[in-house]
Amino acid sequence: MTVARERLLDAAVEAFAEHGFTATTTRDIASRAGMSPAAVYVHHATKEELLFTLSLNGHHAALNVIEQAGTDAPDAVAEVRQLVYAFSLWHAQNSRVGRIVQYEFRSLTSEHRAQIASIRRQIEAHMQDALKRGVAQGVLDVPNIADTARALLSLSIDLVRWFDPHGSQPPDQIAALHADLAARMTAARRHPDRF
Amino acid sequence: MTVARERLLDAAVEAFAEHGFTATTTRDIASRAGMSPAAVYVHHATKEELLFTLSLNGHHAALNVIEQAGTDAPDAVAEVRQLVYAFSLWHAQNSRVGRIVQYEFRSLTSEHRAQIASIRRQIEAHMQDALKRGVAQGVLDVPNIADTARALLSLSIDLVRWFDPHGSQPPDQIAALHADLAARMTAARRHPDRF
DNA sequence: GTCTATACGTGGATAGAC
DNA sequence: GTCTATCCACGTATAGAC
Repeated sequence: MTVARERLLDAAVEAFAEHGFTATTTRDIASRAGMSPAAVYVHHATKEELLFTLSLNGHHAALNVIEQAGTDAPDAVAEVRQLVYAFSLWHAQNSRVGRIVQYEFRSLTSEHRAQIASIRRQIEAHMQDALKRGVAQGVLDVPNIADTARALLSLSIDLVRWFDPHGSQPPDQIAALHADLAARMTAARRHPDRF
Repeated sequence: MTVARERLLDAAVEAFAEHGFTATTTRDIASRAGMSPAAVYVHHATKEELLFTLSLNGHHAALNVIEQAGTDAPDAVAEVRQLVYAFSLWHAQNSRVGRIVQYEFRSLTSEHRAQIASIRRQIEAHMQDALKRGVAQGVLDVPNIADTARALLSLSIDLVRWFDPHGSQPPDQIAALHADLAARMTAARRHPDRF
């Protein structure tokens, strides 16, 4: 509720994305938020708890994006396309948070890691379910559901490693390309013959 | 040549892969190599120089792998398949080094970063060239060469984020899947590869 | 080349005034 | 809730003996 608490979270996103969690000092975070080093601890118990808050928010947002996408798709091919489009778009539009979410996982305490891991499993399960539906419908050809789901998510996630938010490439363009590639990777070459 | 120097490099791979560069202490590296903290500095000037050596070796190895692959491919579809197979196989078999290579880039000095970046451009160019040849031959359908090349590399690179070297999944199995997906992503419709 | 000992800076977190 | 001042642990790197 306090404005200061959110200013500190924003400052932490900047700092963690720029230098990484371990290399970021609480003094740097405080300074970016225009506060003294001590003020950090009024609003957040530890530096790790700050990271956990960001990571939890980020994972919830990503899960929400993938759960909302594809609900009005006419068939499973369109659904896969929409899931990958939405997931890639989110990672391109939130590449700083995405980098923290993906790369600072091991800096969390084991309890916090376990909580985050559960959200990750929900994201993977959602993609797997879409593939399974498509295979059952006969419109997708996916020999290996689990690994292919992971490969589709990899495309989006790896965005945060190289995507430049200040660059000229529009997020929706790369999302559209990924959606096309996803459709080609999974679509059956033709619909099964009907007797 | 000295054995100690290589023992320290091996120890650094372990430590950096496990905790990340910043969170790794020189004491930890020395301890894993069975030496005193001071001994590190007999063989390596700084901790960053240790990272640079590992990163340079790793990038050279990855570049070499992709340059050797696909040389005897009968056509561009097979070449793309072989490039992705080899690149994914290497990342699965060297996931610890791969993690350092991919995630500790920003911990390098700007001079060292520039050297590494040049090798990365060569890797990207190699994949792009294969796609261009295939399009020219008419066996590949790739509307966006640069972004598609990056997507193909993403599949392999993102392996290091989740691949478990102690898990049960064989490296060649995930490499084969990635090769299949790469072929489906890029092959022209009228020249289907096996899938 | 390896050790023990240590200098020296830095960083997470706290104390206590306002 | 914010500040200044500070504690204290830790980490990189070096000194100097063997």
